[in-house]
Amino acid sequence: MAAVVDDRAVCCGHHRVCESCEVRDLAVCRVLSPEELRRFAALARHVTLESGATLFHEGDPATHVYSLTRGYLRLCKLLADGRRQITGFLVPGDFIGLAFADTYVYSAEALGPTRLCAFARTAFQDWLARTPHLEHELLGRARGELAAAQEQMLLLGRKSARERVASFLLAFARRLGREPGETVPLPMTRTDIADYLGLTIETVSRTLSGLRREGLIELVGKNGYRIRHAAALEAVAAL
Amino acid sequence: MAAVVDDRAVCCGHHRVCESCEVRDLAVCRVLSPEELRRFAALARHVTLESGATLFHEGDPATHVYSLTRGYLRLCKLLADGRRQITGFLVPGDFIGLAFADTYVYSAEALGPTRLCAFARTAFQDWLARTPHLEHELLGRARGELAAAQEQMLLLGRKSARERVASFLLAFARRLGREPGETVPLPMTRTDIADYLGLTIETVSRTLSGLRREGLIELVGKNGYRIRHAAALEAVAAL
DNA sequence: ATGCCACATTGACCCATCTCAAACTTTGTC
DNA sequence: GACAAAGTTTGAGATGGGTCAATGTGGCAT
Repeated sequence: MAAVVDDRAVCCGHHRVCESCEVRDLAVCRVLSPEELRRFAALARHVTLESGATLFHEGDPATHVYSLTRGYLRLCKLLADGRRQITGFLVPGDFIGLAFADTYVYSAEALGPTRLCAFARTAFQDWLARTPHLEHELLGRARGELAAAQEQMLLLGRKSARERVASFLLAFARRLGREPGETVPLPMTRTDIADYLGLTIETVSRTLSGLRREGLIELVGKNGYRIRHAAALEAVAAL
Repeated sequence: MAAVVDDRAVCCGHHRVCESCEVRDLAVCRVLSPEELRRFAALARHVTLESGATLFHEGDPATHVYSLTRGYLRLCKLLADGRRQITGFLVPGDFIGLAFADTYVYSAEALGPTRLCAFARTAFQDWLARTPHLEHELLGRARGELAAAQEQMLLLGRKSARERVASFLLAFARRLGREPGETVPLPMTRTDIADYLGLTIETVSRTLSGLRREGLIELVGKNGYRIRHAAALEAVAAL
């Protein structure tokens, strides 16, 4: 369950090279020049997480920020009695560190085998101070995350279970860049979906079954789905 | 109900001077040097809103960003059938424009007589590109808003009505810098509180009455309250 | 192949909150 | 200072989604 800190990420090194990175055009580093990228990579450590492993815990001192290169993460907040709210799922290319300053405001857990680049927070902030276009990129991402957070508040505060599930299926497919009709992977469990949508696992299951029975979606195993009728699903989602 | 665009904000002018601004140490402009402030102020227009007036509508092209200098705003998102979610209340010193790019992602409405400084979004972004420490300030604010949004997701997704109301009373008092025991103004209606907490007006009213009956809070008219027993209220809030 | 285990589905019942309704209070207006 | 309008409180009954419980199922280790 532990995080494995890998070797240093070296550009032009023998092991892993930023130029051939899987998320080269998605991650924050996309705004760096080749020369900047080389120096930036010297700060990075590769981290590997096995399925279910915790990257960091809510409340712990925030020592690092991360860039997700492969796999999926869930961000969780807990109440004292164990109730859990998942505030977001991260996909490759996402940056982890926009929302917290001194301490992590959520826990981050791997939904499957996962790889990240880790940066010491202090070193990263020094870099930020000297690299305005990187800061600009982060502000743009923060903008997007804030807008998404507002949308999620609308969902959690005012939508019915059916609307929540439909909204989630549409948003997650779009997030992964899947066209309507393509199969969308569902790397999280029903429990994760429930804790993200403010529902119970039973309600999520019943609602998915209902949407399937009506022919709006198709369930591909337990870990995938296909949107059969996007327009109808959007109508259900009350967008 | 319309917004009144006032005269140009001139530093060293006859009308309103940034140096004597009520939110001099709270607003984003606090990071500007006196010389920068003078040039920055030349971009600003003062805007006055009467109670209930709409500053801008969700979905409209985002032409301006704002700094709130006096009064309170609510940020609203609407569903097609009229259901409303308030995603936040703004207090003096807050910046409006972190979450949106080309179009406003929520409507902004005045809770009472309100004053703002308005900046054309394009001009503001030009300034941002040339003023890294201003961008840094905005990123810091975005960080705080993101953390607050995550907290609100936990509230909306997992807390009971009682926990939501208690959390709100504590958070709003802290937001205004009020010590426990001081009277906190409540510039929004019960309907606003309900739409912020994902509840109905009746449930908010009943819950407030309950907390008052138990001696945890005191209601000061309809537009104010006092926290009588902060520790107990925190226990109720399930923080 | 088999059995196990975690996860998912389905059903029956219950309750926190919503809905509907009526009375009350405050604020502003003439 | 009386009325109207808007907002708030309180009560009684309805319900969407939660809780509890039982059954189904796919993946993996042996």
